[in-house]
Amino acid sequence: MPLVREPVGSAAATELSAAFKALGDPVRLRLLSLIASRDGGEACVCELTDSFDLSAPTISHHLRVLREAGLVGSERRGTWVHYRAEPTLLRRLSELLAVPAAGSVA
Amino acid sequence: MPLVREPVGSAAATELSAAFKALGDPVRLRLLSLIASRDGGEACVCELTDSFDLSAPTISHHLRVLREAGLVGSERRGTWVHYRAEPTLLRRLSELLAVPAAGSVA
DNA sequence: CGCTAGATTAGACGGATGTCGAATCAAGAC
DNA sequence: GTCTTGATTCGACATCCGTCTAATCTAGCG
Repeated sequence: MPLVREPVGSAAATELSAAFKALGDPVRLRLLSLIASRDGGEACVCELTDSFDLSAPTISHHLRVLREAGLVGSERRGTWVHYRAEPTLLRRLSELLAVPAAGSVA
Repeated sequence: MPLVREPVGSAAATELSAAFKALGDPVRLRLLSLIASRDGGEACVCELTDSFDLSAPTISHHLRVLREAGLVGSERRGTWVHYRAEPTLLRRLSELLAVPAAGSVA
């Protein structure tokens, strides 16, 4: 499973690189962290916008990219929309990049 | 350190997202995996080119992106250039994406 | 030296990306 | 219904990105 164990196949690379691509923007990385680090792993969009010097449409665009990459999910509750992190994909990416300790056995 | 523990700062996000951006292409992800999964963690460029249906300059371009992101290093030995993975940055990214188990204590 | 093989650089091209303002949609208050 | 607030969608713009061919550089061989 880790990248260092065996070569990532073409299909898997396409799928996984899409997730990394979504993480490849400082605003999106901070957005994901803001969402994931909150108690309950959820955040309202209104709480996220204030952390950036960007327009609301731009934040909305970045959240959509994160959602389409499968890194977050969203749910509307009344007036506000809440985003939550998806731990499954995060763990998968984390394992992919993991580097076994120098002397670790197979 | 993990993304879910506390919000990633602006400066750290800029630095880390640059690495994820480099991983955000299927060719580069496979290249890194091909390099890292080889015995000794090294690979010659000539061995990498054959795995793709791309021109040599394109492979060279992707290797440069990986190098400038700090994910690989390169060294010329005679006629051939060898690339090796950088485990330190890989581990840092892996830890960043790690999601503690549900019942884990702080 | 010239020649060949491996690798990078330079320049060009089409397509994707990040940002914005304006318009639109959704839900509630009055 | 109208108005207000939160959030998204639309359309535009400048910039960046992946790919190619052609040219260049590096190292060895004769």
